[in-house]
Amino acid sequence: MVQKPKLQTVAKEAGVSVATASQVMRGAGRISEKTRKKVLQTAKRLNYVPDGRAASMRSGQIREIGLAIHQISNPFNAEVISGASDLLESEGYLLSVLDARDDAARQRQQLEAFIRSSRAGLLWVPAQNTPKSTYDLLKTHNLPTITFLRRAEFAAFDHVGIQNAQGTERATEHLADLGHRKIAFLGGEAQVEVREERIEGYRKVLEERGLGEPIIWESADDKLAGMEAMTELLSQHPDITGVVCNGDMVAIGASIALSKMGLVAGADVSIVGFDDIRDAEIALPPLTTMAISPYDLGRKIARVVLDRLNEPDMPVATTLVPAELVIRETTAKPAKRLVEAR
Amino acid sequence: MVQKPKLQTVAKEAGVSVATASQVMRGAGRISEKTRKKVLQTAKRLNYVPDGRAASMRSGQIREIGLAIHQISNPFNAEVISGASDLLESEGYLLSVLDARDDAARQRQQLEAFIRSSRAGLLWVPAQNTPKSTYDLLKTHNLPTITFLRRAEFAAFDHVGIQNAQGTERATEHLADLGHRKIAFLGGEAQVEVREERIEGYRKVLEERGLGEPIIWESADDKLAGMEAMTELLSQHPDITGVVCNGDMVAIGASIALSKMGLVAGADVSIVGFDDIRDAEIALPPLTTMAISPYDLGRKIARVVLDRLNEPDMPVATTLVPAELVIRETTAKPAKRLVEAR
DNA sequence: AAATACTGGTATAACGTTCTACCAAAAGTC
DNA sequence: GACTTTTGGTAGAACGTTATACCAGTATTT
Repeated sequence: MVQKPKLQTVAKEAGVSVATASQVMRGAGRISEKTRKKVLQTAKRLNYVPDGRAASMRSGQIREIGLAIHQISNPFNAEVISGASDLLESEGYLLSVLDARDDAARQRQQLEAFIRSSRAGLLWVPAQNTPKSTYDLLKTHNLPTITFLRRAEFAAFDHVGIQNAQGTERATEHLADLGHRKIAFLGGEAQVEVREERIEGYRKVLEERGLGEPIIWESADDKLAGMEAMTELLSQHPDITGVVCNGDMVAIGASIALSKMGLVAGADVSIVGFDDIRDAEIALPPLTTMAISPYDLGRKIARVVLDRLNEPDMPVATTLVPAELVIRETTAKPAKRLVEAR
Repeated sequence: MVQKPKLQTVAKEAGVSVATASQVMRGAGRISEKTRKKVLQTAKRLNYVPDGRAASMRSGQIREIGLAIHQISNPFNAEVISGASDLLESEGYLLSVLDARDDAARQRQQLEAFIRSSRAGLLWVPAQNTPKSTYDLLKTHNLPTITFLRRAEFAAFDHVGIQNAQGTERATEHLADLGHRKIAFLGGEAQVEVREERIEGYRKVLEERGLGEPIIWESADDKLAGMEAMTELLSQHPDITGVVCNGDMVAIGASIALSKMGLVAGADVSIVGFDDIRDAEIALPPLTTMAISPYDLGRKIARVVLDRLNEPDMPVATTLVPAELVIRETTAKPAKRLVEAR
């Protein structure tokens, strides 16, 4: 097995200087067509790939962007990654992804590793309870950072988010319009900003339409937790007919919980999700939800970080992408028997 | 905003030479406790993080491993990533992940980018139709590579796989033991090796027990495709009572397809999945499947790559992890009405 | 007291690129 | 034919670390 080829090898083999070879590889400088061909050919023949470390150290140009997110197995997040990675690759950047598990200590470790490995920029969903020192770290190292989904607590970064409050407002209105009078909010964990925003929209409609006190239930962001939470919620508040969920995973969990109790989402209790993950459409019954396109969100954050790299001195900005109501089969007019029972 | 601190800054600030500062940071050499403290403190104060590019160029030590997989949004794959990343981080490595989308051209681009960015090793699920040149690329650059799930076609790499044939053999036996006589195999795309292996186990049992000709149906590896394929399969072969699936996603899709047709998985047609993804347990009805722990698989591949880094000259090896039958509710004795109908 | 060993530290050359400055030869200009 | 300009190329420093070799003191041994 041969040694990994370096520019020197290529240059020697092609009978030119290292400087010339470098210029050919980068398409810079003035080089005759003849030597250009010669260098390019030998490079190809030797399977030469430049060492990005050396290149970026000298040039200051880094072609790699990091993305740190709390959970890549969440299908929504996975789609975001797809979108970001597509756009970045088309611009010649590599996107490398980290799974931070929503653990502040782990996240700190990983971000330090990112800094060590020199990424050009960072796409970041801050973990819950991220301490100020972590933000300072990023600031000190001038790492161009875009937060998304969750906003940075202590520092000013560019941000791409979702119109959360408007989303749940629309979702709650939808239930109210159908005639629901007892509507709960289910899912998410306390203190998380996204959830606060979503609750805000829900609360607003309850107040505007005089639908009584909010009923708010916590749950982790997965189906199993959603099932359990829904079961508890219904046992405590059996008169609920509509549920606005913090996310689709929870909503689908809630829908499964209903099935297990012999009820049907839509017919017996109406459920609205949020996100429109892939499973939403093929769930049984198909889930009514607030759709956001995670793929587009991914492209958006990629766009924003590239802009930031081009214009380091622009003031930081926030972009919010909308969520749209998609009506499927988990929402309908309140069931008569429940209404009459009251 | 200050400039990104380098070792020189730390050294000057602490009143020592760069060499000394470097030794302190690495815990190498002989340094008095006094200066050690001093350097460490100033490093912390300045938020100093070493530049891994420079360090790795000089030392040859890289603390970053790459993982390239065809689809990170697949929950099974996501769990694999979790496992690998946990183990690697505990050993001081960073795992950066790439989503190759099972596209050979894209994969080539990404692997070149990995080489450019200098990873210490590569955990890799080769895309379908990966050309020989891509394998050559990896060989030329001496990138220690572990394939998993799918085996390399043209080159000898360490490999971690699953006992696929034994798995489907067990699954098919389970159905046969329950009394099923017309069993189909559903899912996966032609030519994929994993699928071939799984079909092998299925075939074996059919032959051994004289259950007639195999019925094999293709499908992409997601729920939606699984639904469609199952619908077709049943319309062509209405007398099937048992289905062995290439994966859980397809199996769940198949189960949903049955529901849409007014049938129930288990009661009407028995279905066995493969993988035991998270959704398998909470599917309706809960899915009988061949369980493999993707998290453990992830730890395994991480272990193997670390071993390879420590012992570059060991002969390449293959490790196969077992799959175990988990009986839930999608398998039962064949429904009488179907049996009688025949 | 001379020889030896140890302690704590430093100077400097790498690593593989890119970039700036420079140069020799050919071509164009008057 | 003396000058400028253009063309095609090269030398060598720089990027931020680490590793090697070395050195000046001090402590220990004989």
